[in-house]
Amino acid sequence: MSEVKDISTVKACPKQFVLAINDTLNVLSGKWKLPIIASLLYGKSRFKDIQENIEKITPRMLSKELKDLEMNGVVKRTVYDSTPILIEYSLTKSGEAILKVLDAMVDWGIDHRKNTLNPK
Amino acid sequence: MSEVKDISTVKACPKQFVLAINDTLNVLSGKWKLPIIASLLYGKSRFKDIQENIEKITPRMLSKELKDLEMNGVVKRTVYDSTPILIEYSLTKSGEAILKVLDAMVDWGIDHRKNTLNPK
DNA sequence: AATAGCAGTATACTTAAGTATAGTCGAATC
DNA sequence: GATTCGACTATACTTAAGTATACTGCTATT
Repeated sequence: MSEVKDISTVKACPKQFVLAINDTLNVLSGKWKLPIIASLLYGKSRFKDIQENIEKITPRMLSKELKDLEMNGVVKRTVYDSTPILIEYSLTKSGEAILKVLDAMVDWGIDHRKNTLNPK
Repeated sequence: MSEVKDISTVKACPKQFVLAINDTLNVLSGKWKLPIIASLLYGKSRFKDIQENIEKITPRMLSKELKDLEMNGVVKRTVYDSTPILIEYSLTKSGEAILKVLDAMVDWGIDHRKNTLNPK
């Protein structure tokens, strides 16, 4: 029925774009990454805090995902060597910037529900 | 280090936003959904075409994912009952609109690589 | 009549993702 | 000195996602 409007935008899709999208999906997919990021959007916090914030996450999963996000440059782990030592997690600049992507997702998701319930 | 700039934006995060994001992630996650959507962004096409377009996808996976995307209102399956019958897949309006999300992902992914390689 | 193309389905299997439960180690509090 | 807290780790397990290989039913071509 309808053609794609701007086929040129689509064709201009070199490898780096695909890479970029995959990087983004990597940071967002899975059961716990989004809740963790969302929790950190409210500010830096400690392992225990995040764990309490996210119902049902096990420490194993939280630990694994935090490491993963850290390795991906989305989360920063800071050790304050007070006694007892204090460890805090926070989002990096990149981590915070992912809000833009989330906004686009919210927009699409809401529009999509509208379209799907009342399709023209 | 840095606080979240606009905490009010973050706090204004009701259930429907979370739902919307999840809907979006559902449509994009997994190994094959994005390649399939990308393939259909170039225009409607047939099972065989998509299969040839996407290296290594098995018909089982393609079939499963197409059904999934169809159920989610992202892909449309049209049967032309010529002889022999011809079946074509295309993106719905919503399916095409997901380009906006992909754009946001490309932007983030590219910025993120810059930030991660040269962090300030 | 035999072979090939299209649009898949069926069955069995492997790998990846996530869960459950318990334990560690060094302070710190009772 | 025994128990608790914070920040995890270890081991074993289950469930979900993806793969491999073969097959079906229909039409069309040789």
